[in-house]
Amino acid sequence: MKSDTTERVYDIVAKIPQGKVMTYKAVAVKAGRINPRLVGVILHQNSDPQKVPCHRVVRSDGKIANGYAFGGKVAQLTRLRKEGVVFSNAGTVDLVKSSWNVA
DNA sequence: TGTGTGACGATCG
DNA sequence: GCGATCGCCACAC
Repeated sequence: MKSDTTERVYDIVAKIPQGKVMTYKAVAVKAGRINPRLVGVILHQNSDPQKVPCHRVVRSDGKIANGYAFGGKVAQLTRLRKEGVVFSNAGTVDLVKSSWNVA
């Protein structure tokens, strides 16, 4: 039962290019002014993990999601860094340089 | 159909 | 400045 809101969330996240990350808040707002929580829930229930790089979605603090650690937050951090994402500190994404804004 | 949950954010203390 | 609690809406059971 994919509502328009959920579908929009997937579309937004799927449009995040490599080397860039997006905050839950930003996605929530662009998805239709929903709550950032819903983004986490929706991504958790995502039906297309291949099209929805949840690891590119971080918290407003730039930190990696808590429950998504599919192998450890460090693993996500390493994967993101490999894509070109810049980090301010270990486990923290530099949103100033890697924040992505939907065109 | 209704209740509970949930990968966060913001505000209160 | 840090910790804890509330709120928000969609999805699963």
